[in-house]
Amino acid sequence: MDPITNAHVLTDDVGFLLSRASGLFVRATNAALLSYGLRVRSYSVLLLACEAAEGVTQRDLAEVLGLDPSQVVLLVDELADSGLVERRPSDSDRRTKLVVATAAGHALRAEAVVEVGAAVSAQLADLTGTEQFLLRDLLGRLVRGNGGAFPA
Amino acid sequence: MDPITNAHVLTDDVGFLLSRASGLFVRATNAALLSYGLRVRSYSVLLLACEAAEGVTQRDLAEVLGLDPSQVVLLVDELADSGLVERRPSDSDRRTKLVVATAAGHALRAEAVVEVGAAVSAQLADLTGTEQFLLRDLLGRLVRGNGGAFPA
DNA sequence: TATTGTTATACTCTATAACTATA
DNA sequence: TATAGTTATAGAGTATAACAATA
Repeated sequence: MDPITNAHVLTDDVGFLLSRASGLFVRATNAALLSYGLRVRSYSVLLLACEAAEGVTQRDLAEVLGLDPSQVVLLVDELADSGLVERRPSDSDRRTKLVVATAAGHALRAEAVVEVGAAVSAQLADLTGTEQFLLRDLLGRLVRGNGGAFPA
Repeated sequence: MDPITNAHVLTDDVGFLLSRASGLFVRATNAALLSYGLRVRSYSVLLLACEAAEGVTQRDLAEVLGLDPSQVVLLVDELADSGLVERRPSDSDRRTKLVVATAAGHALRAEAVVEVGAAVSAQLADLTGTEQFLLRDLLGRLVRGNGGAFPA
C-alpha cells in the first residue's frame, strides 16, 4: 500500500496540504496586491502578458492558467479597463486576439512583483533555498504531468 | 536576490504552481467523491470526525481546515443531515459541540478513502515514492509554519 | 469580557452551455 | 466541422459582521 496516498490522518494527506498551502499563498498574495487593485488571477494574466513581447492568445492564457476561456475574457476585460493590457488583432487569424501589456501594465507589474515576492518569501521562510528549489521542481512536475499544458 | 520568490516567469512561481496543483487535486478528489455525495471539504470534516474517537470541536475543525467557524457549521449540517456525523454536547463546556462520526459515517469513509486514494495516486504518478514523501514533508512544514495550527 | 456556535450577506471563484465570427 | 472569443447563469468557496448562549 502506498504510504502517501493512504496517509492515515488527513493532515498527512498531500491533497489536503496542497489545498492548505495554496490557500495561504493566495491569501498572502492577494493581500500584497490589494493596493494595486489586482488579485492573484488578474495579476497572473498581467505577468503572462508582460512575459510575451508579441502578446498572448486568450486561449493560451486559459491553458496555462488552467482556467476556462470564458473566465479569461473577464480577467482581460478587467485589466484592459484599467489600461494595463490591450487586445490586438492577430495577423494570421482574425478570430484570435493577442493580449499585450501596456507601458502602464509593465510599470505596475514591476512594482507589484516586489510586494508579491516579499509575501511569498515570508511564506517560504521555513524552508532552505535548496528545499525551495526542490519544492518548485516537484510541483512543476506534478502540474506538467497532469494537464498542465505550458511550455518548457 | 532569492531565485524562488522572484522567478522570472510565472510558471516557475511556487505560489502559481501550488495553486495549479491544488486545483488539479481538488478536482480529481471531487470527481472521486461524486458518487458518495461528498465534496473535498465535507470529506475532510468526515475524516477528522472519524479520526477522533471522542469527537472534534467545530472550532478545532475550523482551525485545522483553515476555514472560518461559520463555514464549518454548514459542512457539519450537511454531514449531519446525511446521517454521517452527529453533534454531541460536551461535558466540560456547554457551548461546545463535539462532532462525532456515526457508524454510517465510518462505513462511507472506508469506501471513499479507497476511491480518493486511487485518484490522488494517479495525480502523483510522475513522482517516485521518495519524492512523494519529500513533497509531503515540505508542504507540511510550509503549512505548519504559517498559521496551520494542527497537532503533531 | 471573551469564546462557541450560529445566521446572514456579499463577493470571488468555478463549471457549463450556448452563441458569433472566423477558420 | 472545428476553433477563438464571448455572454450568461448557477453553484461552490471565501470573507465579514453581528448575534445568542455560555464561560
